[in-house]
Amino acid sequence: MSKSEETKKKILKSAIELVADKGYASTSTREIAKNAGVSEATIFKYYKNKDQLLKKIVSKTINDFFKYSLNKSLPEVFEANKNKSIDYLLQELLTERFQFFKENSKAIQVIFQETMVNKEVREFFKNKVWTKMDELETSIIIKGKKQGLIRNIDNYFIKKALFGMIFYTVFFEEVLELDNKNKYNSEEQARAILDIIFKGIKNDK
Amino acid sequence: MSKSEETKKKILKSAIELVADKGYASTSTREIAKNAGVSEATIFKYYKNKDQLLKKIVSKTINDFFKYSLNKSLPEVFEANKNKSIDYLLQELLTERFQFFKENSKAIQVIFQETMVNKEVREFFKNKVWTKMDELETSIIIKGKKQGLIRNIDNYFIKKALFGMIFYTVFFEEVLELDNKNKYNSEEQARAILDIIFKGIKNDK
Amino acid sequence: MSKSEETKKKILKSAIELVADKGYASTSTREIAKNAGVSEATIFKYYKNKDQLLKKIVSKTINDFFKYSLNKSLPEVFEANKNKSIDYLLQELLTERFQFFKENSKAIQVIFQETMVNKEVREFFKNKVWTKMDELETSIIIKGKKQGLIRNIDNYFIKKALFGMIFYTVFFEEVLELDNKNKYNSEEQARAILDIIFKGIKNDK
Amino acid sequence: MSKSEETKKKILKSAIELVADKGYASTSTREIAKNAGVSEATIFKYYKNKDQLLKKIVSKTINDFFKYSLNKSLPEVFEANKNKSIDYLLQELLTERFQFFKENSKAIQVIFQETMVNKEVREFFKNKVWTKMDELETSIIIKGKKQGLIRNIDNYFIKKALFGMIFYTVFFEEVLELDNKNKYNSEEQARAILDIIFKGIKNDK
DNA sequence: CATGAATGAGCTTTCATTCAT
DNA sequence: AATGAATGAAAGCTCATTCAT
Repeated sequence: MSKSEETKKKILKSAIELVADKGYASTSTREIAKNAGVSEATIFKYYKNKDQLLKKIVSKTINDFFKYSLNKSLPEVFEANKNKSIDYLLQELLTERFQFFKENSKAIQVIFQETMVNKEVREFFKNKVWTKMDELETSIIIKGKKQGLIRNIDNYFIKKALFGMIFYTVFFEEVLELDNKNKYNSEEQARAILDIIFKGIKNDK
Repeated sequence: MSKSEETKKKILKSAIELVADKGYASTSTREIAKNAGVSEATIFKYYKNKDQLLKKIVSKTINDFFKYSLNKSLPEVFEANKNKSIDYLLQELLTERFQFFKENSKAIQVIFQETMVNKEVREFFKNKVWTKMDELETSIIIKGKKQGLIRNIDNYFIKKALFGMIFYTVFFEEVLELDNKNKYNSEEQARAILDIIFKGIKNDK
Repeated sequence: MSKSEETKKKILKSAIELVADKGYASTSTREIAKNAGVSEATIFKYYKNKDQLLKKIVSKTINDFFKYSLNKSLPEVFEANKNKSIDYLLQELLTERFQFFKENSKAIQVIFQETMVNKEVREFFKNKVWTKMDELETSIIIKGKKQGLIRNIDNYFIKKALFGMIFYTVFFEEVLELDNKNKYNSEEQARAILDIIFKGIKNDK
Repeated sequence: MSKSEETKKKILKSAIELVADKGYASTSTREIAKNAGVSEATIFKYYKNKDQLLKKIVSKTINDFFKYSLNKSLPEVFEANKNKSIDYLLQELLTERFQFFKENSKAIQVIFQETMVNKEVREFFKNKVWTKMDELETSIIIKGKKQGLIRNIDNYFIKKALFGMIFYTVFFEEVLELDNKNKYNSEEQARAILDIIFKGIKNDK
């Protein structure tokens, strides 16, 4: 890695750390610079302005997330898992996500924060992330219904159950460090959650 | 209401609106004053400093929440609902909460935001709110288990299912205005959620 | 005069002094503030930004100039001086201008400077000031030609002779303080200049 | 020309262009470098600091001017033009100057600007340029008076008439691009101006 | 009771400049 | 011969806060 790239990375890392902790607006470029071990001027050599630095955090994280998890088209996913059951598919999906969130917990925090207070980030999140996640989830649910595995509840609530547990985990455990952080690993978390939800939504007949 | 009190309220309301939209750190006292129709100096007549204004938003909302929902001691609650079933109890509880969140959505947003970036608020939230909510939930679950209604899953996951759905609703629907906002009223939401979760956690025998 | 207005004036005065001496771009708001005996923040209470402060200097000076000298419509001027000779008219005009330039020499310097380096000021000067001055001059010359007093030379050169001397005086004497500053008063200057030019352009027949 | 010299020239040219347009203080070394197609560091290889770059622009232009026009000592000039009339001499002189100004309009603009805002340049201009020009003009006028060609007016006004027209032309036509730029060539300009002034100052007897 | 006027401290950003390569 | 990388210093500007009225 070139010296340039290293410096750029140092800055980004420093920014993520501080912003995750104190919020974007309350983190000064001075602090970011100091924390990164570079001068303030250097930050602006690499990032046009403070906003671009934030955007980089957001977009990079989301890109990584896509690369990691969401980037395959739905037909591909289904094709690849043709003879796997729906719950296996969901299990894989959830585990993957938990894993990613754990590994990128600081950057995820930043995205959470800014989604709440920054219009641009909010729109980006809605249009780029949410839409795609929603689509994937929905299509799995529909599949499950077609196979007669899921009973007739508004998809809306099923998604709520799934997403809710994911986001609860992220927000309360990773962000606020409230709960039983690390009591279970990603795979166990996914399994336990699905155990409840599947029972809750499955067709009894 | 005295003129003083009115002014004070105007300021608080103005602050909640703006802070919910743009975040505490990005909202200037100048804007708050303008939006409230008072001078900047007036704000500082009523609130020692900007931080106190934030604290007031947080503490007032949480107090309201307690008054509204969490303020009875657990034995009282159980005594009062002695001959009601557990799911009725939870249904009531959830409905109440959804209702409160809907009515105080802006202030709740502020609490969410600041819980993420402000150490003091975070501690306050952990110690005052979370603990109490957790306690209540836990004791209900324990009760349910004793009555043989709930199967043997780590309480942790059951709470996750419950809180997750609440959280999801607040964050995604009220804060981000993403989803089917207002498709269902608070009571319907509560019922549908519990329908899934209860099936998911109930003892089958 | 209210305290506000006094402060505002102090700032403007301080700015004119410093900018005339060192140029707009090289004069910091810090210096202007210090020189005015106020804090930097106060400057920005009264002027949205540094540019607005410059604009105020320019527009105020030009407005004063118009009030002082150019604001009457041409027919008015001619009507009021119906039975005065052309050279008397020009003599009045020039004297007036010299006088104004002497009294506002610092602000005029600022306008000169910025006309050279600032697109906006340049356009403003072209459209608002130059056009009007040119119009007046031209119409006087035309009048003189009609009366058979001025020989047949391209107006362009006559204006050049007139403007040139004015300009020279301002630039070299007031701005650069080069020459015989104050050797002659405004009226004497005007008379001597016209003495030369009139001889130079008059019809000999 | 060596590569070094070429680079140095590129930088100077780039600086003149930009500074003429926006002023010295508002032109950054970054822009100059970019416009010249070199790195910022390279500028400082060739010019100790930004100020030296400005000084080079000023001194080079003035040197060129001297080489072009003012460098012969007065006796030389007169000796060389012994049997030419005064007005022929002035005509030559003016034409020469207009020509030079047209050809070096950008650099001349820089000198104008900086003469107004930069003490050092101002002194340089006063002592090196102005004095010499003034001397030449004065001696020609004196000669004219001795020959009985020029009537008894304070030299000061005669010079004002001459210089005024020159500077008007430079400032308003070259710098501000206001007027009939290029309607007349240098020689025609000189002739027309002298036509007026000579009539204006000549001895009538 | 409310505010107009003022400000010190701090922010983001740009600048001219240095230096190792 | 030229530059990529870095920076201290200073710029314009905003902020929360004070205080006399």
